[in-house]
Amino acid sequence: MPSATVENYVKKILVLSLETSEGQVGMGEIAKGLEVAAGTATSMIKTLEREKLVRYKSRQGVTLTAKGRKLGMDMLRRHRLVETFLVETLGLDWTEVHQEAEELEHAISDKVLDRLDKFLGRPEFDPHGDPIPTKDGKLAERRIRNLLECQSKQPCTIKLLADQSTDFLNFARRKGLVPGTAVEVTNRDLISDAVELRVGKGKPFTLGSKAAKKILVSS
Amino acid sequence: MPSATVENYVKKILVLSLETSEGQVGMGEIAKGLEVAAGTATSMIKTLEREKLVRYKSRQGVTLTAKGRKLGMDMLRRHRLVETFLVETLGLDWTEVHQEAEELEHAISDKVLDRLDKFLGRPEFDPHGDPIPTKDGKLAERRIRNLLECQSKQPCTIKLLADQSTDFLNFARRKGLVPGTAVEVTNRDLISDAVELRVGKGKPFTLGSKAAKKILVSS
DNA sequence: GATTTGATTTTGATTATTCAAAGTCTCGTC
DNA sequence: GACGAGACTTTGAATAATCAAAATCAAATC
Repeated sequence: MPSATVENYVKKILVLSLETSEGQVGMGEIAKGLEVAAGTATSMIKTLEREKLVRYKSRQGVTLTAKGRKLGMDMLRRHRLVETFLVETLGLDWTEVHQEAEELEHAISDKVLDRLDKFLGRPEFDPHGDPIPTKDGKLAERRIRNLLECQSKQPCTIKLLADQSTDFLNFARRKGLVPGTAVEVTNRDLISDAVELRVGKGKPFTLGSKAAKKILVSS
Repeated sequence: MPSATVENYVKKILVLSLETSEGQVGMGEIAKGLEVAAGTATSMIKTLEREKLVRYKSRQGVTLTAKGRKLGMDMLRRHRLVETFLVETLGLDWTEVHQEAEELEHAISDKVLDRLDKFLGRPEFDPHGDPIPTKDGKLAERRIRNLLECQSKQPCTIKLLADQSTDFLNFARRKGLVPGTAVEVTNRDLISDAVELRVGKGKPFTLGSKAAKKILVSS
């Protein structure tokens, strides 16, 4: 059994590698992402390599092996299912479930996870709008654009917010910009660097491009 | 924050001390209960003592301090609430939830625990019939068992039904198995997975283990 | 080509938990 | 009161994960 620490490293490497094209992740990113000293990450990566979870080129970076990707996807699945449970069933706020899930994901057995999945109705997306990997490690495609890229007059649904800071999340909630909500870009003015949009059937308002870029939607 | 290991030691000491009158627990019991070498228990107990969780007399035994008792009750509460959730909500079998809860109890935050408690309807007993400590560390006195755990020929009284589904309640009422009724287990056959019992002065009949374990009694 | 900078790796130490095996104590028996 | 058995404690060592600080390397700059 991999330790919780190993699971965390692998999950972090997976998430970071999904953000790059080649799938290679630098030591620095890992250390920063997990809030450990640089040397700690280096030595830990070597044990991951011994376990055949990653390939490691000194001073270049790390890529996941098939085994590592499988474990990473499994952890991501756990994490996102637990978050879904915490929000949907226990009614916690979606802005605060990340830390909770961070602990619980390591403690839950496959059996309980599967029951939980069933209980929740096999959800495909978590409360942040991120796709939940399937049991065999496949991550749903997300044809997702940000609000700046949207055609105007096209109805779409908020899928996720690309900034998890409390400030931004609070702002988004105040405006009703939460995952699942239907929105429509009513006007696009690329010169003034802003979009005008309507949330549900409410009154249209204007959003700066910086914020608009962080709000990801699907149509 | 106490580590999961510390929590396990304290919980074990609490449970063992509840079974004795003086509340003092020997080193051997602890080591055996936690499946560690004797020396390990001794050295761990010393760190618990440093944390003021236990009082320790060399070669005599260990008693919990108020602080230790509080922590122990908290862990017992976590454990039993999680077990209740696993059985009631996710439908796991009560014979298999102990191990699951053993992990989860350390990973769950106070906040999530409280939501879970509320979600479950603030239950007083876990699926084994053991009382769930209250938030302020009080343990109900009644020792309640289910019919499967009952000695045969021992008269007892139905205290509560651990399954509130309409189907089960209807079944129970049809059989006269309602709280307050006197029953007696006339025969126990663990191999055939059933118990034979008599309600009041009626004719004995056989009850499957699944139903029997949902009927909680006190003697 | 030499130098500086920043990232990465190595080194040496620390903490928590564990074990096996050797040492010590206590208690009942003679 | 001595003895032996069994319980308990001590000792020395191992593992996993971490840090700080020193050493090393790669790439950009001069």
